[in-house]
Parts: sequence; C-alpha cells; structure tokens
Amino acid sequence: MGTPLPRDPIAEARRNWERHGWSDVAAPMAAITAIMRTQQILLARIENVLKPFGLTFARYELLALLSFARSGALPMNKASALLQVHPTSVTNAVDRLEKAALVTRSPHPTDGRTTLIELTAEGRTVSKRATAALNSEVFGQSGFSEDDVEELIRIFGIFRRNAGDFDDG
Amino acid sequence: MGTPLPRDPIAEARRNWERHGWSDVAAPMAAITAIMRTQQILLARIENVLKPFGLTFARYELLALLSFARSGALPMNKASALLQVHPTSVTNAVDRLEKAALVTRSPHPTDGRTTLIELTAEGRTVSKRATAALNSEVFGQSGFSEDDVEELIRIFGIFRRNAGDFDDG
DNA sequence: GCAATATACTAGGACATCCAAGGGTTTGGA
DNA sequence: TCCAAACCCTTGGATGTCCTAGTATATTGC
Repeated sequence: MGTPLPRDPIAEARRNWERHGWSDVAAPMAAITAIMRTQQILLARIENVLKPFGLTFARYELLALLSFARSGALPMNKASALLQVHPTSVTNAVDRLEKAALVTRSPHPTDGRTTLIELTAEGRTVSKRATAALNSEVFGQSGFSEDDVEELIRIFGIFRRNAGDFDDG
Repeated sequence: MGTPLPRDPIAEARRNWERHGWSDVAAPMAAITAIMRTQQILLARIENVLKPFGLTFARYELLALLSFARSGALPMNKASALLQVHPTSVTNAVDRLEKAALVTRSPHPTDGRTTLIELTAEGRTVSKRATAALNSEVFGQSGFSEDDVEELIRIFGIFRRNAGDFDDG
C-alpha cells in the first residue's frame, strides 16, 4: 500500500489534539485510532492467507464456528449471536459458502422459522486447512510479545464485557 | 444487536483452540480476535456520533486531516498515504464530501496529475463540531483506564512500526 | 381458539475497502 | 528531443457490514 511514512501519523494526530487544547482526550483518541489501524493490518494479513482457500475472514469465522459445534450444525440466529454480526451478514456468508458447497442449509426439525447451517465434508476439510494456515502464518507470528498478548486479552476482555458483549467474568 | 451472551465467545474460542492442540497459538488468536471485535464496537460508537453530522468515520478522518493541514488543502495521494487507505477510498470519500459541499477539488498549480482537496468554510465548521462530539462522547468515555490507554499506544505503536507503517521511533 | 406480538430469515439499498484497468501528466535516460 | 517508465486519479467490480422493511412461523394473552 505504500512506503513507510517518516513519522507515526497517529503520534502526529495526538500532538495535534494536544496543540488544540484537547489534551484530556488526546491519549484515548490515539489508542482508538491505533486499534482501528491495527485491525486493518491484521485483517489484510488474514485475508491474504485465506485467499488461496477461496475464503474471506467472515466466511472463515463461520466455518470455524461450525467446526466446533458438536453436531457440525447451528441455527443461523445462533451463529449471528456468537459471531456478533448482523443476521444479514450471516445470510450473505451462508449464501456464498453454500454456493461453494462448504455448507448446506436445512430446515429446523421443530421450528419452522429457523434454518440450520451444516458443514459439508469438504467444508470441514477446508476449515481444517485454513485454520492450520492461519495458525502458522498469522497467529504464530502475530508480532506481539507473550506479555503483550495477555495484556490485550485482559484489556479488551474488560472492554467487551462493559460494552455488553457477555455477562460472565 | 442483541442481548449479552452468557459466556465470552472469544474465551470459548481460546479454549477450543487449546482443546484441539493449538495451545501455542491460542493466546495470540484470542488477542487478535478481541482486536477485531473491539474495533467493531468502537466503530459503531463513532459512526453513531457522526451520523447527525451526515458523516461516516472515513469522511470524518479526511475532514480532520484537512483541518490540521496548514493551508487546509492536501493532494489526494498525500491524504491516501497519511490515512493509510487505498487511493480509491479517498476518491470515494472526496466524491461524497464534495457533494455535501464540505470540500472542493482543485487542480494542483504545478503538477497536472495531482488534485488538491480543500476544506470549505462549512467543512471546517462541521469538522470542528464533529470533533467536539467525538471528544466528549467517544474519546472522553473510551472505557479504557489511563494506564491501559498508554499500554495500547505502546503495544500498537511497536506493532505498526514493525508492520511498515512508519520509520521513526 | 384467534388475534396480537415476537422471532427468524431474506431482499434491497447505502457505504466502505480493496483490486485491476484505463487515461492523462511528468520525468528521465537514450 | 522524445519515448518509455513512473505517477496520479477515476471507473467498475467483488465483498462485507449495517439498516429498513417484508414474509413466514411461533408464542402469548384474552
């Protein structure tokens, strides 16, 4: 996307904030902006690893979720809740995964409103291979120290709970 | 988007990773997934605050960048580099901001290839108001402790430099 | 038992991001 | 001097996300 900048643009933004008299919120602004940028970098790495499998991160997450379900099947609304994305995003992902023959839709046995998503044999295979690739090429080389990884898990765990993602602690 | 889950879905994913023998990368996987989710939550808060101004985060970032430029104007490629997004994303944002009369395009005085983006008076006003809103409603209530904010800035600063975003230290 | 309310999924629209390609402008080396 | 390579912006296409209905099925309450 380009050559490195001579200066950290987020540090510059922080200085701009301070210079304009917003010192009280300059640090959180910088932290939040850094989260945004880091997410963008990580997502690009992940998508790059998944591309050979014909997967995007959204579709991979759904496959992985199904692969951990006891029966290999989940209702769409359950998937939406667990992945914490809008139901229409799940519909979209399932449409494409179904077209690629990695999952199938089937009616819920007792609730006519509900659609079950189920992994196909190929879906399970692709999921396994994609996970192996992500483990070795992204998660295994995250660039974060072990201590920092635990810090991030702690900080964002608190944040997500406060944001209403889940109840336990 | 829904009621809180009974359990932290990312902590569950981490346990799944460990149960499948990927303990060595389970923690970074959890950290990266938490970054993704946190970004999503923060972006939603930001977009929500910006909506009354008719802005999205992408457009706001461009406005804010311009407001800090000495002359209030920047070449598009410069904006693309500083915001670290694809040039086509800048084209898209400028199209919409120009339609809203918040910025104007003008030819570069000496380089015929380059287009300058410049804030209009209204663009400057909207930028100021939107920044004030974000400062008070998002950055001022980030939910991160002061210490954690500094930790995040440190950790992601290292990460972004290693990812090639910038050169200094 | 039936109407009103709630829940589940999908269709269509608005935005953002990236990539690939195309057309115009500059620059630089033969 | 002049043409090829480099650079800048835009267009068109693929994806993903969310929101706002709209349709179908369940549940609840009177």
